[in-house]
Formats: sequence, C-alpha cells, structure tokens
Amino acid sequence: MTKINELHNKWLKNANYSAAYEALEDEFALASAVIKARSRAGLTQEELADRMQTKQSVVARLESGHVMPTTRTLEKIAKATGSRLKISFEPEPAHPIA
Amino acid sequence: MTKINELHNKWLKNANYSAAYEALEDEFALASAVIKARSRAGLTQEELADRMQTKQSVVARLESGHVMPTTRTLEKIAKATGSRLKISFEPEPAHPIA
DNA sequence: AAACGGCATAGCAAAAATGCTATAATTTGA
DNA sequence: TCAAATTATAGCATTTTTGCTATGCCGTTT
Repeated sequence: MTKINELHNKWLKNANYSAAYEALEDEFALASAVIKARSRAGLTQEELADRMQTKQSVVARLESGHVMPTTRTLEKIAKATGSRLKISFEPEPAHPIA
Repeated sequence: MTKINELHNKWLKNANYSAAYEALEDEFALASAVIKARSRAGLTQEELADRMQTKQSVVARLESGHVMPTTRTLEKIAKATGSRLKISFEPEPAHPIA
C-alpha cells in the first residue's frame, strides 16, 4: 500500500525551498493524480506499466513530476487504471486589480 | 465569433465514416475544450498564440485534434485564456461482465 | 545478513510534439 | 463581389517525451 501523504510531504519539503514553487505545484498535482489512480486500482508501478505496454521506470518518472506528459500517456494511464481521463479549462473569475 | 457547433458537426461527419471513431473521440473532446476556452476569452487563434508565446499555426494544429498535446501546452492555454487547467482520473464503475 | 519486492534515477536511441515560415482555404464585413 | 481577417495545412528543424536497460536505494521478511 502506497502512503501518498508521505510522498506528498517529501515533495512539499523540497518545493518549499525551491525558487520555482508555483511551476512545480501543477507538476506535483498531476503526479499525485497518477499515484492516486494507480493505488485506487491496487497496482504496483510494474503492473501499471505492463497494462500501459511500457516499463516500470516510465511510470516512476511520471510519478516523479519531472516530465509534462502527453495526453496520449494520460489516456493510457486512465485505461490501465479503469478510470476516465477528464481535462477541462475552468473559467477563472477575472482577477481584481486590487 | 466561432461557431462551435458547426465545427463539431464537421468533425462528426468525418468521424462517422472513420474506422477509428473511438480513438478520435477523445482528441476531439480536447480540441473542443481548447476552442471553448479560447472563444470564452474572446481571442482569435493569433491572439491566443501571442499570449502563449507561439504562432497561430500551432493553435490551429491544437484545435484540429491531430496531436496529443503535453500538459505543458495545456497549461499555457489555461494561463493565456484566464482559465484553470483541471486534469483528473475519475474512477469508473467496474465493467459488468454482462 | 541475505534475499526479495517495490520504487527511484541515469543515460541513450527513437518517436512525437513543438516552433516556425509560407501559403492555401474559408469566413466576415464593407 | 472584393478585401481583410481568420483559420487550416504543409514541411522542416528543434525540443521534449517516451521506451528501454541497467542499476541503486530503501524497507521487509526470512
């Protein structure tokens, strides 16, 4: 069983000392979503990799937040974990000047 | 003003004659989301391209559904259109055998 | 301690997306 | 209808992701 919170804490510790905190935030959100989908399906990285027709190291890299995957890859993850990929652009309330 | 429905109809016309209908479905859903975000922001392809620090042809390609963009690109679109990118893997009720 | 399972990282070739220019096609408005 | 604006396509160099192998790093169990 993967302990997501511990991983998340590890990231936060690093991120807090990073100059590019905001940029990293989204990467981590995505990586976190991948981990959640995988553990929900009860799969190891290798098992997920098999279902995606790829290798364990690829899954590890995705979950590390060091790449910005293509939607092709995201779709593979969705299928392999029995989930449905949802991508949307949610309108943001216009920024107030002050 | 972009008429989304007409574009969508154009796609459907093609898709209905395609052997790979399912695979195309998601591409189109994403392309459609991009178009919606752009027209919600009231931008032309060129204006959006400028805000993304790229070119009009790149936006056209994204909206054509002929590529599977990286999340890096999706983030640029979100920022440029004043939206927030949301990516999630929604658990799917296990497929019944029959 | 040794072995095992699960995850992380490095490094390289191959594949795919991006950036770009040019130009065609289409739509819109005068 | 004509012109301008907007969108679509083609082709190529560049950049980035992916696929892969190998290997290291824990934690756990025996």
